[in-house]
Amino acid sequence: MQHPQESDLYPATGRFLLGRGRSALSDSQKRALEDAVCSVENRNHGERIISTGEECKVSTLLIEGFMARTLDTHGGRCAVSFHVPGDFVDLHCFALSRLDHNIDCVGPVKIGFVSHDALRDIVASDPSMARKLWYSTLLDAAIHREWIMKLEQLTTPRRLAHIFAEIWARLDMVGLGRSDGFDTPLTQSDLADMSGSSKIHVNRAIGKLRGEGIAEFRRGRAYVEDRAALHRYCDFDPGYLYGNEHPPLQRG
Amino acid sequence: MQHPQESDLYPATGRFLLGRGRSALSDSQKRALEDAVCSVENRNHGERIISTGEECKVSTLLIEGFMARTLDTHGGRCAVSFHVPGDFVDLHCFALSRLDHNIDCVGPVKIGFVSHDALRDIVASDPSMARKLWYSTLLDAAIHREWIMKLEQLTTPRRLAHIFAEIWARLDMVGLGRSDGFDTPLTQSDLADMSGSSKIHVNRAIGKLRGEGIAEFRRGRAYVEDRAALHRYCDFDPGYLYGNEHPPLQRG
DNA sequence: CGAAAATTTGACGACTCTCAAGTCGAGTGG
DNA sequence: CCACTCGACTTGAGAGTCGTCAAATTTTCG
Repeated sequence: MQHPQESDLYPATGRFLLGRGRSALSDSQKRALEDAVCSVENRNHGERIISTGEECKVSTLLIEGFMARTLDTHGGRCAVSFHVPGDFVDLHCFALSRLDHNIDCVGPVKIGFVSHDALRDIVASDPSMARKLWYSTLLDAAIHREWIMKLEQLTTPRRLAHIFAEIWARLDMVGLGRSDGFDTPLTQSDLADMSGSSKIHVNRAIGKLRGEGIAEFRRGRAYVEDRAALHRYCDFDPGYLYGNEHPPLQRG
Repeated sequence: MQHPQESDLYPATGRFLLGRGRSALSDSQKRALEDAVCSVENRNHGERIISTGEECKVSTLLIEGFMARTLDTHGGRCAVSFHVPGDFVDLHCFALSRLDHNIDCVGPVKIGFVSHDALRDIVASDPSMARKLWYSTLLDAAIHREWIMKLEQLTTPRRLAHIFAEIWARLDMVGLGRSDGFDTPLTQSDLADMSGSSKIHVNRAIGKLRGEGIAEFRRGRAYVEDRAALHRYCDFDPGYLYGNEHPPLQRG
């Protein structure tokens, strides 16, 4: 399930929508998108690609590594989403012009920039491609909604379990998950920013997950013995990710 | 600032994007959208317009009244967004096909349905209108992000203050705010679903807001003496709403 | 090795949940 | 008009979750 042919043919965009209907893109659409990438760059941990309020004329496709969407607050840091390879991270600003948040690197990343002029050409000449791009931004919105649910309903240990389950599922979709977990550069401090808890409480929550055999997290590596148990623990249903294998959504 | 001419000329869609760049729509675009509304209906409190997982061929524009986006959870109810007149509530499903959430009425509402076939025609013939529709769905995403921030960073009293500030600001944009507050059919129980707190805690938090002179909330009516104080109390910056008066976003 | 970052532990207080009980308001039938 | 009823709202008490201050330990990396 590694789709090596996609990454070879489309080195920058081969993971875009992978696991989520990428196969519905025609070869010419894939080619048009790949050709729209005007530069590929490497960035380091902690670098900010776009800042709140900035006008932008290019959008960023995450090729390798991880990024986070953050909001500035007078208090501390605040992460509102997390991104894996294949995500068109700030396609939002194509329609919004300026962003209401920052885009930060988590660990070293490789990113591709796509100019909005090129996107305008694609969208104007291919309404179906416009729908696909629109769709990909709405996936972010769906993930936002699930995060809201998670924050409203779950305690910190279960929030962390949910974060693990989601990242693992999303990495699986683009062929980067392990069979027994996944690898990220996330620290406990990052998890605190993502779960709305203090670093210290996150540390204890991770200990609890380990103690209960739900998940083990050490130095960015997550290990899970019983995936179904992890999902049960945090009421995780991957339907909201709109992956190929989970068409219907129903829970109760 | 009531824009009576818009509501007269476009009874169903006159509030769409009002206060957020509606003036950038041409008369023919406004007319095309208004003509795309194939039926207008009244619904009652608590009715569910769309359920999780349902395939949909029409989208819903909220003309009068209020609606909420909710997720099913095994525990209790969970609201992930709240909508005011002018919102194209489930335009998301035009690009997503099926929704990951429910759309529920809060109080009596008047809604207009727009078929996806009609939307496809509009989008295909007018790329700039496609951008505007896309834009309106991304506003929802921006609001989702702010809710995530709110849930991660604020205590229950401040979350409620933030909810009040947001609803008031959004009602102002479409000409429905009062000078000293706003009116909704929201109950304390609804606020609990929106803030991720228990009904009982919400009740106490409302009491605290009243005691501190931040806001008064009784039977769906909110009264605020000092709007700036309300905003300070919950770190509210309307920039994320992308309203006409707040182009730049910057906080710290 | 030494400095900086990440992780861990303990203690205490604040925030929030749940169970339980009681009050208030609008609408209904007598 | 009044008793009744249902939902919304209010209040009290005890327990669990979580934040903060402080300090110790481990890991990473130059």
